[in-house]
Formats: sequence, C-alpha cells, structure tokens
Amino acid sequence: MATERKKLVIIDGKSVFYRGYYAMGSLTTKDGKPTGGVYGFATMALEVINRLSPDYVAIAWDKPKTNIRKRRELYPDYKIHRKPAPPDFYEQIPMLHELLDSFGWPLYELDDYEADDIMGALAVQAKKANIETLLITSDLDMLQLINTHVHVYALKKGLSNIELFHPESFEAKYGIRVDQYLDLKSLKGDSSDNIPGVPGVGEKTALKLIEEYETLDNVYKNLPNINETTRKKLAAGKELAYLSKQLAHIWIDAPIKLNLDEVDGRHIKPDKVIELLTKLEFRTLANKAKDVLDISESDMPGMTFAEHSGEVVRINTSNKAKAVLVSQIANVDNIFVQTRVQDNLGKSLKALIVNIDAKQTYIIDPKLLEDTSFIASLFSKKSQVIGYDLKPLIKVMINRGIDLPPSLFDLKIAAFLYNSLERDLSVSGMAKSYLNWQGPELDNLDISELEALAGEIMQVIRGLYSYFQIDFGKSPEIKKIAKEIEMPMIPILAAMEIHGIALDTDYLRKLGDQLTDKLSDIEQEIYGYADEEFNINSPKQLADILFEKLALPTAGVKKGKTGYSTAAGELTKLKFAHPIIELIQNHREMSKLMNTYVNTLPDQVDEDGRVHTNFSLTTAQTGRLSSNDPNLQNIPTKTELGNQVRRAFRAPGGRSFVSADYSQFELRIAAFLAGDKDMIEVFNDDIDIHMATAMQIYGRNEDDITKTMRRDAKVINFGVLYGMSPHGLSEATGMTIVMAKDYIDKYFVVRKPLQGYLESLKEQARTKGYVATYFGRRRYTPDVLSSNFIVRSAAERAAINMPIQGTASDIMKIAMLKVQKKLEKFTDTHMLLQIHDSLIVEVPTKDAEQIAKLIKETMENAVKLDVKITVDTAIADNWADL
DNA sequence: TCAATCACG
DNA sequence: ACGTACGTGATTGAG
Repeated sequence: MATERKKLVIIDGKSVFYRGYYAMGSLTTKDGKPTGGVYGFATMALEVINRLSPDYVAIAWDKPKTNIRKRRELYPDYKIHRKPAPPDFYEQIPMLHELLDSFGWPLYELDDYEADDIMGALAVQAKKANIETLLITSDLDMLQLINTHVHVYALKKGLSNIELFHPESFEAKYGIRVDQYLDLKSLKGDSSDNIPGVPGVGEKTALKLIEEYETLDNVYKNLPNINETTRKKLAAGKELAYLSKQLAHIWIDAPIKLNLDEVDGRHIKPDKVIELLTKLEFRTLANKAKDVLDISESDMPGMTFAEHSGEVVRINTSNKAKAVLVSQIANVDNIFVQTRVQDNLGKSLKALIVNIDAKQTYIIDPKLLEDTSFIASLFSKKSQVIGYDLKPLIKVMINRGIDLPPSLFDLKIAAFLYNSLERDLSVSGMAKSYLNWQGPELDNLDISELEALAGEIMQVIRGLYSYFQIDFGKSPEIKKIAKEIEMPMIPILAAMEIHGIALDTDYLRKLGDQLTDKLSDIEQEIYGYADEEFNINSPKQLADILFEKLALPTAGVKKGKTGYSTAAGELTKLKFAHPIIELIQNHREMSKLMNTYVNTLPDQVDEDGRVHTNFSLTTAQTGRLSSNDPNLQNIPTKTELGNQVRRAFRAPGGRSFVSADYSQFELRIAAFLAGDKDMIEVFNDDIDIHMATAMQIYGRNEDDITKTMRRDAKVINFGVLYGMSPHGLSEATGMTIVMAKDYIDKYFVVRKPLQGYLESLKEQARTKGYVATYFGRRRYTPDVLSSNFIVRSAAERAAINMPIQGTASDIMKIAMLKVQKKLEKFTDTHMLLQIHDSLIVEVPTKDAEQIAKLIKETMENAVKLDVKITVDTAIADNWADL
C-alpha cells in the first residue's frame, strides 16, 4: 500500500509579507499601528493551513544587506535598483514574529544566502526524505526548483490569486521544461533583480532559442547556425549570459539542516493565533481562524493529549521493578523527574516520580524515599536530570550528601529564559501554551493526586523538554546561557539557601523594644499637633489630617487615585510648612524598619539560628536574582537605624564574613557596551567617574568642581542608565526643568557614543521586538510600539536598562560559578548572599584574608571585557561592619 | 486583591 | 501634550 507523502510548506516570508504590505496599503489598527503586511501574511497562513494542511511549515527570510553580498561579488549591480523598505514595513516585523511564534513556524535566515537559497536547500533535503514540498512565493525565479517533489505556489496580484506550478503546468504554460528555465533566464535577464542577460535578447528570442537548442550551452555550440543579428548579440553577450546564469541560479548548499521536529506544524497554538489576530483587529481573520484551526486541532495526535497511555509502576523496597529501574537508569542520557519536598529547606523528600522512557513511569514508594543509597543509585551516573523546579530536589540531595547530577535542565527556568514575558510558568500553563495540553490541572496537587497523575505529568515533562530543545535552537546564545549559566546556578543557590545566615535575635528584640518606645513618643507628639489620634500608617487618614484639618498647601503635591500623595518626596516639599512633617517622616522610617525587619526577621529564623531566604532565577525580567521569604536583598543600609539592623547578621564564633562588591558595575558595563572610549579610559585609569563627568560637562579642572557639581554628575551618570528625563533629573537635583534639560544635552555631548548606544537599543526594540544582554539573554519589548505615550515611554526606558542591568547580572552569575569552584578547596566556606553587585561569603576567620583576595581576583576576571572591572572586599564579623 | 509606600541594587 | 528613572519584595490599609 502506498502511503501518502508528508507535506512541507516553505513560505518566502518577506515576499508574502511585501505582497500584503502593498495589497493592503494603509491598513492600520485603531491607534494607527500599520498592519498591512501582517494581515497579508496571516491571510496566507490560514489559507495554507486550510487548503494545504501541511505536516511541516518553515519560513525563509531574506536577511537584509548581507545576503546579496556574494552575488554582488560576481556582479556589483545585482539588485541595485532595490529600494530600502519603508519604515512602517519594519515596524510590523515584531508583530510578524509574534504571529509566527503563535503558529509555531520557525523562521530561517542566513548571512550571504537569499530566501531562494534557503528554500532550495530545504527542498532538496525534503526530497531526500521523500517529503513533498510546496514553495509559496511571488518570486518566479523559484520555478527552477520545481521537480516531482517540489511544487511552487506563485502569488500573483492581490492575495488570493495563486497559481500552482508543477512540472506539467509549467511546461503547458511556457512551452519549455522546468530544467530549462534557468537557461532561459540567463539569456533574457531579469530587470527587477538587475540580472543582465544577453543585451538585445528578450523574452521572445530567448524562448525561441531555448525551444530549439534546449540549453544555454547548446545555444552557444550552435552559434554558426543562428541568424546573424542574434548571433552577434549572443557572441558579444556570452560572458554576461553565463554570469546571469550564476546570479539567477538558486544555491542548494546553504548551511541549513531540515529539522523535522522544528518545522512540525503541530507546534501551532490556536488560542494564541486567535488572540493575536483579535489584538491586531483582524476580526474576520480571527473568525476564520476559529473555523480553520478547530479542524486541525483535533488532528494533532502526540501534541494534544489529555490522557497518558504508558504504564505506571510503583517501586517499593522489595519488588523486581526496583532492580530493573536501577540497572536501566545507569545507562540513560536523560532522567525525567517530578518531586515534592517537605519544605524549603529540603529536609525531606515526600514524592518522587521518575521516567526514563516514554512508555514507563515509576513512582517511588515513600519508604524508599528515606533510603539515601537508593536515591543516590538513581542519580549516581552521568545522566542529565530534567524536571520542573529542580532546586528543592537538589537541596535534598545536598542535605543527604548525595553526589549531584552533572547537569540539570529545569523547565521553569528554560521557559523563563525563552520568554520572560510569559507570566504563567506553571506546569499546566506551559503545557497549555506549548503543547496544546487539555488535561487536568497539574499544579498544587497533593501527593495522592500527584501519584494518580504521574503518567500524565511525565508525558508533559517530556513534551516540554523536547519543545525547549527545539525552540532553543532558534537562538544558540540562549541555549548557551541555559547550559552554562542558569542551570549550573541551581546547585549554587540551593547551597546558599541551605546554609543561611546567622541572626542575633536577642539583639534584634532589644533594638525592637527601644524603637517601640521612641515610636510611641513620636506618635504622641504627632497626635498633639493633629489634636486627635489617627492611624499614621494610613496614607488616607494622614492626607486628611495634613491637607484638610491642618490645611497645608497642596500646590505641587502629587495626586493619586485616592487623593493627595503622602510619599516621602512629597512630604519633603512640605517640610517648611509644619513641624509635624519631620515627625511623620521619622515615624515612617522607624515603623517601616520595625515592621519589615526588626520585628519580622526573628520569626523567620530556623531552628539552626539562621535565616534561609529563597533565590529565584525566574522573576526579574533583566535576569537578576530575586530574594524572598525573607527578602535579604533589601536589608537597610542607608541610615544609622538601617545599619543597626545589619548588625544583627553575625558570623558565628571563629568565623567571618567576606564581602566583595563590584565597583560602579553597571556604569562600567554601559561604557563597555557602548564602546565609549572616554568613559572606558576613565575607568581604566582608576579615575573617579563622577568627578571626571563633572569636569567634562563644565570644562573645568578638578579644583574647580564643587561638591554640588560632582553630586549632579553622579545623579545623571546613574539616571542615564534608566533613560532619565529632564523632569526626573530636576526632581533628583533641585535644578529647574530647563536647567535639567540643558544639563542632559551637555552630558550627551560629552558622552556621544553612550547616547548612540542607548538610541540603538530603542531602535532594536522597535525593529527586532527585543533587546538582549551581551551574552544574548533577551527581553521582548512589544510595548515600544504602543500608541499610548506613557506605556511606550516606559517600555523604551526598560529596553534601555535591560541590556545593562542584565549583562551585569549575567557576569555576576558567571563570577559566582567560578568563585564556587575556587571555594571548594576550602573547608567550611560558603557563599551566603548575592545582592546584585555584591557577594557575601562566610569563612573561617583564619582564611578570611586569603579568600577575600581569591574572590576579588576571580570576580574581576570572570569575564574578559575591554573595560577594567574592580572589586572591593571587606572582612568583618557582622554585616554592618563590612 | 489592589494601591500606596518604602527597603535594597 | 502626554508623565516623568530601571529592577525587585514586604507591609499596610482598605474595599
């Protein structure tokens, strides 16, 4: 029985997009976003699914400029008449990317190869795999690729006017065979691509020649038989004819591999498609999509699944399956797991589900979970461990002294790295959006539910893993970050969390008592001025007292949704008006510190006398860590009272803290990323950057720079990393807005390269739809195209800041990995905290000096940059004295 | 659950 | 003209 051949559709992305762009002309959304090109593409995409039902789909894309380089080397005038696309064309590209993402269709582009070449290369490979290929393009050049396995859908005018070419229809139309098409073109040329052909020979003559002599070579062999006028033209244009053949010839050797998993049409996310089409205000298309995609949805075996078909086996202390699992697991590359642990400290393993092949899933019996040597036997080999949120399992392994797996792959972290905007990182959420999962809820299950769904969960875990293997392929850099930075951070963070930091609770309680007294004194004073008792902590009540009862001036005070603001900055503006203001500010500071730290930290101490925070790799959009329960990344430092809180964090007897801080980290990175030679030189020469900036802005010597001038320079140095506005600068410095504007202008005169770099980030956010760190970590930036000024501006500032903050964060993580390696040689030495640009390590006091030096060295050289990186270290037995 | 506030880098 | 610095987490009051 002959099986039907699988179908691969390759779309010439830019050509289809252009078609839509010109056909739909001025189509925009309500708020003026141009959408014509996306509309055209979406229409085509739905047509493709509806009419062709492809098994595989790929998009080939012309990379601008670089791709014609090689052909230009042959012929400098190649495609010289091509005009650059208009700006509202590029504006639509991020939307197209989003659309492709929802269809799950990968986009292929290569330096030095045009879309035809990519399509040619893929089509040839598909043919070898006995797959039928349909090329969709408006470029008739592509006709030369036609053969028994490759057909072309040529787009003519408009969007729905499509002509199918296969060998027979081609011959019927042109009267020559497809393999003669290229030779025909070599003779007649092509004005649109500026392919010369033979001067004086046009369509008619060329066709006659090819009909008669079959091939270009044969035409030239038979020159003597050809009439004189044509013969002369041919003889003169021989070189051009063969050059034309080279130019028009589609290369099939582009370095690109047809990966059937990657182009699998079943990656489509119908919900997302419909959502996006609706968002783009394509109402009719969205409705059409509902019809079209509904049908194909039920047609997606393997991806749409709700029930597990494999076998689930329970492993207990004595059964045979136990021995089978242990012997088999030693020889696999990947171990898939799902776990449940007692608490954040990783003290007890409550459930473990293991899977090493698609057919069979193992539930480990609770009694066996206590058997450390058994657990160790599961993970003792060279296998990668794959699961969702692996840190708790790693903590258990550390606590029980089990050797850690050589590599980890955490699906939650992968999903976040893949697209940090995806806010639903739950197992079910990911399964729904990436696998069309329609089964039961898989998160927050109790242990019996978890075991009941073991098979389904493992199927999802395996599915997600292969999904991310495929999609990471789209950006090798992201894959590298996952493998070399994020996943290796898991055990480091696990160890930091387990170790915790010692807290002197007695000291804190005494501090709390003192503060309570002071606080009630201040309260009474405030009530005196207000002539009544009220809740000072309620902004609403406070605003009533200040602006109604005491009738303080409201001019210049910000208003929120609920009335006048009582934020610290606003209160400062009122300081002159009433003595109550200063009291309220003192009260605020004290009660904040009391409630957030002094009173709560002692409750968060574990039996071991230490606080164990959690570090998250999947929270901060820039790639920073975040800390919670409790947050140990925002322990006070700025005021004396804050310092007293820090004093509560102590190194136990005989031990010390070593701190190591990157100095001016983000500014140095900004200088490096921008390639700003002036700035880099300042850092490389160990000059005070704020002083240098002030001197440059004012054009004065160091002696003539006042304290205020340096302070203002410092404000702008930092502010610029966030896209600070004149208003922001005036708020922070007390300048008028006009002065602030002038000051920023002057700053950018001095820092031209930095300004250019920041501008280029905004540009990239608009054209590519994302910005990235030096290492390639991405943040998608859809809102930079918003028509809402506020939303758009905020997105631009975020786009400016992310590569800088994110690169700093990447480097810090790399440094931590290296520091950890070095520290392994010392006993009882542990990283405790990371606070973005700072690291706190607990060490035996006798080793402190040596370790401090080692850490400094390691952090400064973690990554080789053109700008000097400096780390300051300190040693103390409590956090305040660091 | 949200908004306001404020602690940190 | 728009509002007005990036990234977090915890607490509180109020609906």
